[in-house]
Amino acid sequence: MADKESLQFHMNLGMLVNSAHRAMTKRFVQNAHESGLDISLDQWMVLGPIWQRGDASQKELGDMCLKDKTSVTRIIHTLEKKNLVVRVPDQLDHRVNRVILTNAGKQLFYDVLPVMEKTREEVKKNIPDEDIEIFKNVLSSIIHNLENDKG
Amino acid sequence: MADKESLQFHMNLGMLVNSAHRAMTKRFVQNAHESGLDISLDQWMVLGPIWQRGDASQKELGDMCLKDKTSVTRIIHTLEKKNLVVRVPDQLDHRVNRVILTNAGKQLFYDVLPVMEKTREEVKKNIPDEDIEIFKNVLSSIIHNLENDKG
DNA sequence: ATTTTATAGTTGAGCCATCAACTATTATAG
DNA sequence: CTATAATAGTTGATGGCTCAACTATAAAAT
Repeated sequence: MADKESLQFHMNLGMLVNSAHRAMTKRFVQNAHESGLDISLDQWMVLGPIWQRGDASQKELGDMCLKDKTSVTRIIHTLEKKNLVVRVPDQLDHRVNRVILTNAGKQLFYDVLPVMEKTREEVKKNIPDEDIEIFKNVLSSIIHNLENDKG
Repeated sequence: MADKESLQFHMNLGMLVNSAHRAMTKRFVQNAHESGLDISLDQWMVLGPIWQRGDASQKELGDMCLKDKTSVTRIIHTLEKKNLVVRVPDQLDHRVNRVILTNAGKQLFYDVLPVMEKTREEVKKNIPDEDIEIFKNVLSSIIHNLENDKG
């Protein structure tokens, strides 16, 4: 009864978010691949802030990408294996690594920009801007509602 | 310029979906854990349709949960290891497995229902119903926009 | 100055997603 | 009836997320 309804609801909301998330990720990677670029969405999400800042600590990257430090460690590791990024120990605080883009990393960043743009348009197609705004607000609210993860 | 804006946008939209999804998943598992229940959100998502139908093939489960068949294979495998589920070969079509709940699986299902309800309320807190509706519509549109995955 | 606490990052284990390649079975085309 | 194609499910590789436990360094407390 109430059980079945709430089941339906949760399947809906959770599944919808889950499914949209996977579809977006998949499409981005596919589009990148069609352009001959080999990069995951998560790798891209990390690359952006490094490019914006010139360099960033892994902690800062985690904050900006809303990612766990363990995830950042491993993504940076992958990016480093691909020679897109280098870790440089911070001179002042020996606990932190500054992560900077290699030339290949910068090049990839610029190559991926149009892929991202294309994906963005595919995602937003036929959705009114006001709805996108509300959509983003709801997402922010959900994140805010669940924010005491660290507690 | 335009680059920076579109970067911002994509970081926003992609990251928001990504982040909300992870937060919801995490909260569900935490709530389950607090109730002494050991189950992941994906395992739960698969359990639901089996319960609803009495039994289901892995193909059907994949369709209902919007999951890849490989994911279903492995989730069922995990559920079977936990003795929550059993695979029974279909008598008519020897390609398919019918998956059914064990008594422990049924029990867990009922135990998890209130956890799901609690999580649902935490997620939706302070978000107007109309916004949730729009939110769900936008998610559906995005999924629809990207639907030619199989193509 | 020494103990305690906080912070940055790493590692291992368990779970899930995607891709590609594979087996076994059923359906369809000729 | 046989060759071909479609379907259900599995497996291995690679990438990412979470938790918990760990190292190393810096900051605060006494």
